[in-house]
Amino acid sequence: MTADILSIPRAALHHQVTHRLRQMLVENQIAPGAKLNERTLCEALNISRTPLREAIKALAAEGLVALLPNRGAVAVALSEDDVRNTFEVMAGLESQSGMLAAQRITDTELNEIRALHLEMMAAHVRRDLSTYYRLNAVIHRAINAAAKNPVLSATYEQVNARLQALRFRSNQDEDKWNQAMAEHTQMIEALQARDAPALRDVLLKHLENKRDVVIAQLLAQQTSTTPPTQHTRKA
Amino acid sequence: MTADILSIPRAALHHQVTHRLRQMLVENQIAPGAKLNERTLCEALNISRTPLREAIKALAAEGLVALLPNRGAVAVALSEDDVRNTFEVMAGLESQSGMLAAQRITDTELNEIRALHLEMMAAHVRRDLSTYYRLNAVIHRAINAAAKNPVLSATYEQVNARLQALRFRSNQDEDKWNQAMAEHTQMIEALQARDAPALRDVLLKHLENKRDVVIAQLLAQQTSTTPPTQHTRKA
DNA sequence: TGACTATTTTTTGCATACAAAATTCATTTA
DNA sequence: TAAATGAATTTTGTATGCAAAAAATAGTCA
Repeated sequence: MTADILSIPRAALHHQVTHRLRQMLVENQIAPGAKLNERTLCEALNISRTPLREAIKALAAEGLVALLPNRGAVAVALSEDDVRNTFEVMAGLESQSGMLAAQRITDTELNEIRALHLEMMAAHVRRDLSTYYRLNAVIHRAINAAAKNPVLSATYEQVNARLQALRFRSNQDEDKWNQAMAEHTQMIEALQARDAPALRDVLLKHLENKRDVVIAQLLAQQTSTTPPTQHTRKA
Repeated sequence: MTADILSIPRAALHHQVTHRLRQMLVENQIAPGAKLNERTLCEALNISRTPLREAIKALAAEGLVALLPNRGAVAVALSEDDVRNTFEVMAGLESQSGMLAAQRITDTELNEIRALHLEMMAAHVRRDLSTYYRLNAVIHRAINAAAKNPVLSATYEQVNARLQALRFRSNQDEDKWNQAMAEHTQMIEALQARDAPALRDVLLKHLENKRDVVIAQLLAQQTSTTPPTQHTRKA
């Protein structure tokens, strides 16, 4: 038998395209509400329409794009109610994830999270928002991983992705930021104590604050973009 | 302006196919692990490969099929761990849904659920398993709807669909069935009292029992299908 | 016989072709 | 001017074609 692990079979085109488009959507390179023109995207990604359309169907199932009959796809634009509803789903997933993580986290995992937490504190002190955001995401993903449930993690990521496009990288309100840091410290404490209800509660509180920030930014974005009076659109 | 709401534009082919395939998967007409042959399905559904492949990609994003590189798609076959993990996700969604439903249910909605509950009791007394299952699903969907969160309902349905294929229509264990009925009665009581934690708790208990039944059936199915020792013994 | 290899056949993945629907745009008309 | 009409164009939805990979089959040789 010859060595056969030397060629890494590059992922299928539709997978690459799905990944790339998802990235463009959550990073807001494709704005909410924007149309996904097949011709344009095909030329930009240098592929044919078949894998592109397959990717779009997958992203529609993930809730990142909406399909309009005979009119293609658009990046989903969440209303305020959509955002509130989505955060309620996140709350259910986050509390479950937190409860399980507190019960199942290993000392090694906890140590790594503590280290990341200290790094994030440094970023906070430096007012290095970019690093802060990155470490914040890494920490939340690490807590999720500690729950040892890949199905839960995947569901969490999928629902969370829909909100990512709304997370504008605007400067945080000083008080809100301090508050978030305090909550993160409480998370570490709850994890160390393996106190599942405590971790759940602080995660939920943290999520509520994040929701309020997202909604405030969403409303600010809307009023600055659309005229005050909204003329009716025909069906 | 001409009247333009007279023609109901029949859903796109790929939507129809997605719906039909999803149905075949959750109803176990396509068995877990079974290969989805494109040619066969195209002939069976009388369509070309393009909408079929788009549907398969959507179902893969929903977690109902798995894509094998250069080898097409198979209906997902959940391991025992997969089932446990999926039920943990369901627990997070169900408790959130229950909490919200208890807070938001209207008298009208509650009355309808009480009526359905009585019908289900009748099916139980008659040992009419088919009607029982149908009403059971309707009731759970109604409780979900009372939470007034379409995003939560959709997420719940999507995760639940992965488990549906495992719900074999075998005769219920008598004690388990009585137990399930008792839990349903408790749900009604909790809903009437608008007691959110109580509803959450009984829903979680109900879900645990369902999980145990599903896992027992999964293991029974596995041992009856595959020999205990894996090596071939044809002499 | 049984394991290995070469060859055919099937199946998948992507590109392209074609038809229908929607959009655009120029033109007409009040 | 503004609305309305109707081609021309674009865009989407589906079918088909083609190449590469996988699977099945046949053949070879120990």
